[in-house]
Amino acid sequence: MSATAQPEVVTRFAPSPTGFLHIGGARTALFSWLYARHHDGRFLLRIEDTDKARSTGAAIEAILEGMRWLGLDWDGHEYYQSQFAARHAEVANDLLARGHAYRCYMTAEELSAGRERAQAERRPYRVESPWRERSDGDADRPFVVRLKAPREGETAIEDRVQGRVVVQNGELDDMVLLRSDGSPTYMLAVVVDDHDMGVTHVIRGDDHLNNAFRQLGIIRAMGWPEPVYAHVPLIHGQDGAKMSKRHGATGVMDYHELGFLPEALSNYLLRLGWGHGDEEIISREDAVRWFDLDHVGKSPSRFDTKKLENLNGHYIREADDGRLAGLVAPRVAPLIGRDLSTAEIELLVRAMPELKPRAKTLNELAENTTFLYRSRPLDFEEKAAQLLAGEAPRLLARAWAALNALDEWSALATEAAVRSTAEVAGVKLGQVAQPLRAALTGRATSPGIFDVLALLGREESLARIADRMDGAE
RNA sequence: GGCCCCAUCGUCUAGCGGUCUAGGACGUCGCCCUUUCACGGCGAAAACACGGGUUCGAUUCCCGUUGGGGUCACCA
Repeated sequence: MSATAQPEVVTRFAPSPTGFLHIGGARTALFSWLYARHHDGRFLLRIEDTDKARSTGAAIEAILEGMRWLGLDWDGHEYYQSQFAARHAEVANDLLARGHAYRCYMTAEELSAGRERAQAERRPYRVESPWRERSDGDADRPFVVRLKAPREGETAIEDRVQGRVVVQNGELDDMVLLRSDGSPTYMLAVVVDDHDMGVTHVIRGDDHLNNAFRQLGIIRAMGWPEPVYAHVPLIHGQDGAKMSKRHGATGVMDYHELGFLPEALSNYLLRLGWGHGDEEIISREDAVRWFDLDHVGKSPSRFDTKKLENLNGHYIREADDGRLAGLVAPRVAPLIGRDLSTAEIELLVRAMPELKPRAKTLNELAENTTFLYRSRPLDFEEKAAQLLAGEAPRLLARAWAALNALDEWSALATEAAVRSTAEVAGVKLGQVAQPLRAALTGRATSPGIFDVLALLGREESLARIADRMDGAE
């Protein structure tokens, strides 16, 4: 270790396993990850499972899956908060012993009565326990351990994102540290774990800013070093309210399901609330190189699916054809009612250069490939059927004849044949090409028609055309 | 409601007292390319919430108003 070494940066992501990895959580995880990587520090993952009733193993798996999908690797093993209960109690008892906490014997009824009274008198509610100054409680009765928070003065936080934030201590109440069953609350657990894990920078959602003041109470009472705080603004839905279920897809894996690439979501999330000049397309490498807390915006930002789609389209175009085929094949299967064979996947790879510029999601891409795998007779969408009416069958017959006479079957060769067919028939290329597209794909839109011809191959192409041409001629 | 936070085009943002007739991106609308749809290229419309200060000078600093958001558990 060199003499000039800065203290190591340690960040963490601490989700509670009560559901999937939320899009907002994913972004704070991304920021924490980026900050640690930028500073050659460590990024830790801690599962906050102190609420045994709501935590599930499935949720833990879902969160880890989301993290892995986004490429947010954590250092070391993941920590489970519930395993540190004894340590949490130890800290609470230490606080108790040193007079920074007290046993509170207030009943649930007393608590709610106080709350209702405050409500009726229209004044802010704050727990005021008579036990704060008493120590003559009956140890046989249930009690909780509360922090004896300072009443005078104020507490300030120098937040790396929000700036200096000050709260009057009188606003803070004596929060519960240990529940009546002896289990630790979140407030106690986070602080103890962050300290024990050596976390130097607490980067989390803005909704925790108020908690930070309470947590500082514990930190100071214990005489521990205060972490650097960075409370990043929340992500809002289109209506400007905190993103939630009713905004539709809010889970990271929902976006996987919808056909988004992880690098697209990641790039999008990075740009939401953070910017680096005019840069829009940012690689992971550049993100690590450029990321800093100073440029994190202070206001919440709205989630814009259109921009995400645009980014996704970009990354799809950039993606390797083989990789895309691997991702798309499973999405094609349900559309055609069977799995793709090895040969068909190879065809998908070959078709990819023509297919990928035309899709914004993998699902759209899958949808656009089905013409390659459908069996005759094709079914035709409305617009395609229209293209096959009128003169089309007659023109198709002429095109068929020209194509059938070809020695070589390539995009170049078929193009020459179709062009001359149109010329000889005295019509514009489109008048032949459009019916051809409809006959070959069943759709009114598709990749370039000569590429379609080449991809489908001579036999299948001629057969599909024959199905729709005027046999009399 | 108390407390806390926020405020540049419809959206994401650049801007960190003069370089701003405010830049980029998405979206929207034109045009070009073109057998369709995309991709790509070119162009257009589009913002400093309002009112006071401070200053020679405010988008940038301060205060207020308005608007928006967050938070007020023996949940995390």
